[in-house]
Amino acid sequence: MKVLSKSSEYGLRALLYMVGKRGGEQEYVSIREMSEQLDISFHFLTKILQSLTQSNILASYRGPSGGVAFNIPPEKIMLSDVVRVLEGEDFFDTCLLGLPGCGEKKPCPMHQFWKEIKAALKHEFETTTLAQMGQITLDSRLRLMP
Amino acid sequence: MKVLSKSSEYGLRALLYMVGKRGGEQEYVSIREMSEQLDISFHFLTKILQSLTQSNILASYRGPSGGVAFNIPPEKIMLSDVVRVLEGEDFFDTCLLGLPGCGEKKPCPMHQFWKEIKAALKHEFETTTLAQMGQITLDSRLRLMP
DNA sequence: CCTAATTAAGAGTATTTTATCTTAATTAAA
DNA sequence: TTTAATTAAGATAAAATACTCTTAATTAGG
Repeated sequence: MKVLSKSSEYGLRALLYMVGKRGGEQEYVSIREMSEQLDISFHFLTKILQSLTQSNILASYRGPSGGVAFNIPPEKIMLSDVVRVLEGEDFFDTCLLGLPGCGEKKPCPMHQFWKEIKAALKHEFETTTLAQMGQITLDSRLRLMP
Repeated sequence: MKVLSKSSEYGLRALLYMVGKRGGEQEYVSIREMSEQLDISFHFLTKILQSLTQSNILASYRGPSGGVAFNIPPEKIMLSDVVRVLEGEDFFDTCLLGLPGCGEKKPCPMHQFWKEIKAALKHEFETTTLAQMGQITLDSRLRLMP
Protein backbone atom coordinates (compact mmCIF):
# COMPACT_ATOMS: atom_id res chain seq x y z
CA MET A 1 0.00 0.00 0.00
CA LYS A 2 1.81 2.99 -1.29
CA VAL A 3 0.05 6.16 -0.23
CA LEU A 4 2.75 8.73 -0.83
CA SER A 5 4.90 9.23 -3.89
CA LYS A 6 8.67 9.08 -3.53
CA SER A 7 8.70 12.87 -3.67
CA SER A 8 6.58 13.08 -0.54
CA GLU A 9 8.51 10.34 1.20
CA TYR A 10 11.81 12.08 0.55
CA GLY A 11 10.43 15.53 1.26
CA LEU A 12 9.01 14.49 4.61
CA ARG A 13 12.17 12.66 5.57
CA ALA A 14 14.23 15.75 4.81
CA LEU A 15 11.89 18.01 6.76
CA LEU A 16 12.01 15.67 9.74
CA TYR A 17 15.78 15.68 9.50
CA MET A 18 15.70 19.46 9.62
CA VAL A 19 13.45 19.39 12.67
CA GLY A 20 15.99 17.12 14.33
CA LYS A 21 18.82 19.53 13.64
CA ARG A 22 17.09 22.55 15.10
CA GLY A 23 18.41 23.82 18.36
CA GLY A 24 21.83 23.85 16.82
CA GLU A 25 22.72 27.26 15.47
CA GLN A 26 22.98 26.53 11.75
CA GLU A 27 20.16 28.38 10.12
CA TYR A 28 20.40 26.79 6.71
CA VAL A 29 20.74 23.06 6.28
CA SER A 30 22.67 21.89 3.22
CA ILE A 31 20.70 19.79 0.73
CA ARG A 32 23.88 17.90 -0.07
CA GLU A 33 24.28 16.96 3.57
CA MET A 34 20.70 15.74 3.80
CA SER A 35 20.95 13.77 0.57
CA GLU A 36 24.00 11.99 1.95
CA GLN A 37 22.68 11.43 5.44
CA LEU A 38 19.30 10.18 4.21
CA ASP A 39 20.65 8.38 1.15
CA ILE A 40 18.48 10.28 -1.28
CA SER A 41 19.56 11.44 -4.73
CA PHE A 42 20.87 14.99 -4.35
CA HIS A 43 19.34 16.38 -7.53
CA PHE A 44 16.01 14.74 -6.90
CA LEU A 45 15.89 16.03 -3.34
CA THR A 46 16.86 19.48 -4.55
CA LYS A 47 13.87 19.56 -6.87
CA ILE A 48 11.52 18.39 -4.14
CA LEU A 49 12.74 20.99 -1.67
CA GLN A 50 12.57 23.63 -4.39
CA SER A 51 8.85 23.15 -4.61
CA LEU A 52 8.58 23.48 -0.84
CA THR A 53 10.57 26.70 -1.12
CA GLN A 54 8.32 27.97 -3.88
CA SER A 55 5.30 27.34 -1.69
CA ASN A 56 6.96 29.24 1.17
CA ILE A 57 7.21 26.37 3.59
CA LEU A 58 10.98 26.62 3.28
CA ALA A 59 13.36 29.45 2.49
CA SER A 60 16.58 28.86 0.60
CA TYR A 61 19.93 30.53 0.40
CA ARG A 62 22.55 30.03 -2.29
CA GLY A 63 26.30 30.06 -2.07
CA PRO A 64 28.72 28.63 0.46
CA SER A 65 27.05 27.52 3.70
CA GLY A 66 23.72 27.99 1.97
CA GLY A 67 20.85 25.56 2.08
CA VAL A 68 17.23 25.47 3.12
CA ALA A 69 15.56 26.52 6.35
CA PHE A 70 12.02 26.62 7.68
CA ASN A 71 10.21 29.74 6.61
CA ILE A 72 7.47 28.89 9.12
CA PRO A 73 8.23 27.29 12.49
CA PRO A 74 7.70 23.52 12.16
CA GLU A 75 5.29 23.76 15.10
CA LYS A 76 2.96 25.46 12.65
CA ILE A 77 3.51 23.23 9.62
CA MET A 78 0.95 20.48 9.34
CA LEU A 79 1.74 17.24 7.53
CA SER A 80 -1.20 18.07 5.30
CA ASP A 81 0.49 21.31 4.22
CA VAL A 82 3.45 19.32 2.97
CA VAL A 83 1.54 16.59 1.15
CA ARG A 84 -0.81 19.08 -0.44
CA VAL A 85 2.22 20.75 -2.01
CA LEU A 86 3.96 17.54 -3.02
CA GLU A 87 0.96 15.42 -3.99
CA GLY A 88 -1.56 17.99 -5.10
CA GLU A 89 -4.58 19.72 -3.61
CA ASP A 90 -6.92 16.80 -4.15
CA PHE A 91 -4.83 14.38 -2.12
CA PHE A 92 -7.58 13.66 0.39
CA ASP A 93 -10.36 13.65 -2.14
CA THR A 94 -9.97 10.52 -4.22
CA CYS A 95 -12.20 7.56 -5.01
CA LEU A 96 -10.84 4.17 -3.99
CA LEU A 97 -11.98 2.70 -7.31
CA GLY A 98 -10.63 5.65 -9.29
CA LEU A 99 -14.05 6.68 -10.59
CA PRO A 100 -14.07 10.34 -11.66
CA GLY A 101 -17.75 10.95 -10.91
CA CYS A 102 -17.72 9.42 -7.44
CA GLY A 103 -18.97 11.63 -4.59
CA GLU A 104 -21.83 12.14 -2.18
CA LYS A 105 -24.33 12.45 -4.99
CA LYS A 106 -23.09 9.48 -6.93
CA PRO A 107 -21.24 7.24 -4.49
CA CYS A 108 -19.44 4.18 -5.75
CA PRO A 109 -19.83 0.95 -3.76
CA MET A 110 -16.73 1.81 -1.75
CA HIS A 111 -17.64 5.40 -1.06
CA GLN A 112 -19.05 5.39 2.49
CA PHE A 113 -16.41 3.00 3.66
CA TRP A 114 -13.54 4.87 2.08
CA LYS A 115 -14.89 8.23 3.16
CA GLU A 116 -14.42 7.32 6.81
CA ILE A 117 -10.89 6.12 6.32
CA LYS A 118 -10.01 9.23 4.36
CA ALA A 119 -11.53 11.45 7.05
CA ALA A 120 -9.42 9.78 9.72
CA LEU A 121 -6.29 10.14 7.63
CA LYS A 122 -7.05 13.74 6.77
CA HIS A 123 -7.73 14.57 10.40
CA GLU A 124 -4.42 13.09 11.48
CA PHE A 125 -2.51 14.89 8.77
CA GLU A 126 -4.24 18.16 9.53
CA THR A 127 -3.69 18.05 13.28
CA THR A 128 -0.15 16.76 13.36
CA THR A 129 2.76 19.15 13.01
CA LEU A 130 6.20 18.46 11.62
CA ALA A 131 7.56 19.36 15.04
CA GLN A 132 5.43 16.69 16.71
CA MET A 133 6.55 14.09 14.19
CA GLY A 134 10.15 15.09 14.67
CA GLN A 135 9.73 14.78 18.40
CA ILE A 136 8.74 11.15 17.99
CA THR A 137 12.13 10.50 16.48
CA LEU A 138 13.65 11.64 19.72
CA ASP A 139 11.07 9.98 21.95
CA SER A 140 9.91 7.06 19.88
CA ARG A 141 7.47 5.73 22.44
CA LEU A 142 5.12 8.64 22.25
CA ARG A 143 1.62 7.94 21.05
CA LEU A 144 -0.18 10.63 19.17
CA MET A 145 -3.89 10.33 18.72
CA PRO A 146 -6.78 8.61 20.54
CA MET B 1 -4.09 9.67 -2.63
CA LYS B 2 -3.86 6.58 -4.71
CA VAL B 3 -4.06 3.51 -2.53
CA LEU B 4 -4.87 0.86 -5.09
CA SER B 5 -3.17 0.19 -8.42
CA LYS B 6 -5.23 0.27 -11.59
CA SER B 7 -5.21 -3.53 -11.53
CA SER B 8 -7.00 -3.56 -8.18
CA GLU B 9 -9.38 -0.80 -9.18
CA TYR B 10 -10.38 -2.61 -12.34
CA GLY B 11 -10.44 -6.01 -10.68
CA LEU B 12 -12.72 -4.82 -7.90
CA ARG B 13 -15.01 -3.01 -10.30
CA ALA B 14 -15.36 -6.16 -12.39
CA LEU B 15 -16.05 -8.31 -9.32
CA LEU B 16 -18.69 -5.86 -8.12
CA TYR B 17 -20.24 -5.94 -11.57
CA MET B 18 -20.40 -9.72 -11.33
CA VAL B 19 -22.04 -9.50 -7.91
CA GLY B 20 -24.63 -7.21 -9.47
CA LYS B 21 -25.40 -9.71 -12.22
CA ARG B 22 -25.97 -12.65 -9.92
CA GLY B 23 -29.53 -13.80 -9.63
CA GLY B 24 -29.70 -13.77 -13.39
CA GLU B 25 -29.17 -17.20 -14.93
CA GLN B 26 -25.84 -16.79 -16.68
CA GLU B 27 -23.20 -18.67 -14.78
CA TYR B 28 -20.20 -17.21 -16.60
CA VAL B 29 -19.89 -13.52 -17.21
CA SER B 30 -18.05 -12.48 -20.37
CA ILE B 31 -14.89 -10.44 -19.86
CA ARG B 32 -15.61 -8.64 -23.11
CA GLU B 33 -19.00 -7.57 -21.80
CA MET B 34 -17.50 -6.30 -18.56
CA SER B 35 -14.71 -4.45 -20.36
CA GLU B 36 -17.32 -2.68 -22.47
CA GLN B 37 -19.77 -1.93 -19.69
CA LEU B 38 -17.08 -0.70 -17.33
CA ASP B 39 -14.94 0.96 -20.01
CA ILE B 40 -11.82 -0.99 -19.13
CA SER B 41 -9.29 -2.31 -21.67
CA PHE B 42 -10.35 -5.84 -22.55
CA HIS B 43 -6.86 -7.34 -22.60
CA PHE B 44 -5.82 -5.62 -19.42
CA LEU B 45 -8.95 -6.76 -17.62
CA THR B 46 -8.40 -10.28 -18.94
CA LYS B 47 -4.96 -10.40 -17.37
CA ILE B 48 -6.25 -9.08 -14.06
CA LEU B 49 -9.08 -11.61 -13.91
CA GLN B 50 -6.65 -14.34 -14.93
CA SER B 51 -4.69 -13.81 -11.76
CA LEU B 52 -7.93 -14.00 -9.76
CA THR B 53 -8.67 -17.25 -11.56
CA GLN B 54 -5.21 -18.58 -10.81
CA SER B 55 -5.72 -17.82 -7.15
CA ASN B 56 -9.06 -19.64 -7.21
CA ILE B 57 -11.26 -16.68 -6.40
CA LEU B 58 -12.76 -17.03 -9.87
CA ALA B 59 -13.24 -19.93 -12.25
CA SER B 60 -13.06 -19.44 -16.02
CA TYR B 61 -14.47 -21.17 -19.05
CA ARG B 62 -13.33 -20.79 -22.64
CA GLY B 63 -15.31 -20.85 -25.82
CA PRO B 64 -18.63 -19.34 -26.81
CA SER B 65 -20.69 -18.15 -23.83
CA GLY B 66 -17.59 -18.63 -21.71
CA GLY B 67 -16.29 -16.13 -19.18
CA VAL B 68 -15.51 -15.99 -15.50
CA ALA B 69 -17.61 -16.88 -12.48
CA PHE B 70 -17.14 -16.86 -8.74
CA ASN B 71 -15.42 -19.99 -7.54
CA ILE B 72 -16.32 -19.00 -3.96
CA PRO B 73 -19.60 -17.27 -3.12
CA PRO B 74 -18.99 -13.51 -2.91
CA GLU B 75 -20.47 -13.58 0.58
CA LYS B 76 -17.25 -15.34 1.56
CA ILE B 77 -14.78 -13.24 -0.40
CA MET B 78 -13.25 -10.44 1.62
CA LEU B 79 -11.94 -7.28 -0.02
CA SER B 80 -8.62 -8.14 1.56
CA ASP B 81 -8.54 -11.46 -0.33
CA VAL B 82 -8.77 -9.58 -3.60
CA VAL B 83 -6.20 -6.90 -2.87
CA ARG B 84 -3.76 -9.41 -1.44
CA VAL B 85 -3.83 -11.19 -4.78
CA LEU B 86 -3.69 -8.05 -6.91
CA GLU B 87 -1.35 -5.91 -4.77
CA GLY B 88 0.76 -8.49 -2.99
CA GLU B 89 0.82 -10.07 0.44
CA ASP B 90 2.47 -7.13 2.13
CA PHE B 91 -0.24 -4.67 1.14
CA PHE B 92 -1.14 -3.78 4.72
CA ASP B 93 2.41 -3.79 5.97
CA THR B 94 4.13 -0.76 4.52
CA CYS B 95 5.96 2.23 5.97
CA LEU B 96 4.50 5.62 5.12
CA LEU B 97 8.00 6.99 4.51
CA GLY B 98 9.06 3.93 2.53
CA LEU B 99 11.79 2.96 4.99
CA PRO B 100 12.71 -0.72 4.66
CA GLY B 101 13.75 -1.18 8.29
CA CYS B 102 10.68 0.46 9.80
CA GLY B 103 8.72 -1.61 12.31
CA GLU B 104 7.90 -1.95 16.00
CA LYS B 105 11.55 -2.29 16.90
CA LYS B 106 12.75 0.59 14.79
CA PRO B 107 9.75 2.84 14.21
CA CYS B 108 10.08 5.79 11.88
CA PRO B 109 8.58 9.10 13.03
CA MET B 110 5.33 8.22 11.27
CA HIS B 111 5.08 4.68 12.54
CA GLN B 112 2.61 4.83 15.44
CA PHE B 113 0.40 7.21 13.58
CA TRP B 114 0.38 5.21 10.38
CA LYS B 115 -0.03 1.93 12.21
CA GLU B 116 -3.43 2.97 13.47
CA ILE B 117 -4.65 4.06 10.08
CA LYS B 118 -3.40 0.84 8.52
CA ALA B 119 -5.10 -1.22 11.21
CA ALA B 120 -8.42 0.52 10.55
CA LEU B 121 -8.08 -0.02 6.82
CA LYS B 122 -7.05 -3.62 7.22
CA HIS B 123 -9.95 -4.29 9.57
CA GLU B 124 -12.46 -2.86 7.11
CA PHE B 125 -11.00 -4.81 4.21
CA GLU B 126 -10.93 -8.02 6.22
CA THR B 127 -14.50 -7.74 7.48
CA THR B 128 -16.21 -6.52 4.33
CA THR B 129 -17.32 -9.00 1.69
CA LEU B 130 -17.70 -8.44 -2.03
CA ALA B 131 -21.37 -9.24 -1.62
CA GLN B 132 -21.79 -6.46 0.95
CA MET B 133 -20.05 -3.97 -1.31
CA GLY B 134 -22.13 -5.10 -4.25
CA GLN B 135 -25.28 -4.65 -2.24
CA ILE B 136 -24.52 -0.97 -1.91
CA THR B 137 -24.51 -0.74 -5.69
CA LEU B 138 -27.97 -2.24 -5.88
CA ASP B 139 -29.31 -0.16 -3.00
CA SER B 140 -28.27 3.09 -4.49
CA ARG B 141 -29.29 1.98 -8.01
CA LEU B 142 -26.04 3.16 -9.44
CA ARG B 143 -23.93 2.32 -12.35
CA LEU B 144 -20.25 2.24 -11.86
CA MET B 145 -19.17 4.65 -14.52
CA PRO B 146 -20.14 8.29 -14.82
C1' DC C 1 38.01 40.26 -8.61
C1' DC C 2 38.32 35.23 -8.57
C1' DT C 3 37.12 30.85 -6.99
C1' DA C 4 34.53 27.43 -4.83
C1' DA C 5 30.19 26.16 -2.88
C1' DT C 6 25.86 26.14 -3.13
C1' DT C 7 20.59 26.30 -4.93
C1' DA C 8 17.59 26.95 -9.46
C1' DA C 9 15.94 25.31 -13.60
C1' DG C 10 15.24 22.53 -17.18
C1' DA C 11 16.64 18.76 -20.34
C1' DG C 12 17.50 14.06 -20.63
C1' DT C 13 17.44 9.05 -19.12
C1' DA C 14 15.79 4.92 -16.70
C1' DT C 15 12.40 2.26 -14.46
C1' DT C 16 7.85 0.92 -13.40
C1' DT C 17 3.13 0.83 -14.38
C1' DT C 18 -0.45 0.64 -17.54
C1' DA C 19 -2.22 -0.65 -21.89
C1' DT C 20 -2.19 -2.98 -26.43
C1' DC C 21 -1.23 -6.48 -29.77
C1' DT C 22 -0.50 -11.14 -31.39
C1' DT C 23 -0.89 -15.91 -31.23
C1' DA C 24 -2.43 -20.16 -29.04
C1' DA C 25 -5.80 -23.16 -26.76
C1' DT C 26 -10.50 -24.38 -25.80
C1' DT C 27 -15.34 -24.99 -26.70
C1' DA C 28 -20.14 -24.58 -28.57
C1' DA C 29 -22.86 -24.73 -32.43
C1' DA C 30 -23.84 -24.88 -37.30
C1' DT D 1 -15.68 -30.83 -39.20
C1' DT D 2 -15.49 -26.15 -39.72
C1' DT D 3 -16.20 -21.67 -37.79
C1' DA D 4 -16.72 -18.26 -34.46
C1' DA D 5 -16.38 -16.99 -29.73
C1' DT D 6 -14.11 -17.00 -26.07
C1' DT D 7 -9.96 -17.14 -22.26
C1' DA D 8 -4.57 -17.84 -21.78
C1' DA D 9 -0.15 -16.26 -22.35
C1' DG D 10 3.44 -13.61 -23.62
C1' DA D 11 5.58 -9.81 -26.39
C1' DT D 12 5.46 -5.12 -27.32
C1' DA D 13 4.32 -0.17 -26.71
C1' DA D 14 2.91 3.96 -24.29
C1' DA D 15 2.58 6.70 -20.27
C1' DA D 16 3.76 7.92 -15.75
C1' DT D 17 7.04 8.13 -12.21
C1' DA D 18 11.58 8.32 -10.55
C1' DC D 19 16.05 9.66 -11.14
C1' DT D 20 20.33 11.98 -13.42
C1' DC D 21 22.86 15.41 -15.83
C1' DT D 22 24.09 19.95 -17.40
C1' DT D 23 24.18 24.71 -17.10
C1' DA D 24 23.01 29.03 -14.87
C1' DA D 25 22.60 32.10 -10.92
C1' DT D 26 23.97 33.47 -6.39
C1' DT D 27 27.06 34.22 -2.57
C1' DA D 28 30.97 33.85 0.91
C1' DG D 29 35.65 34.23 1.44
C1' DG D 30 40.38 34.75 -0.01
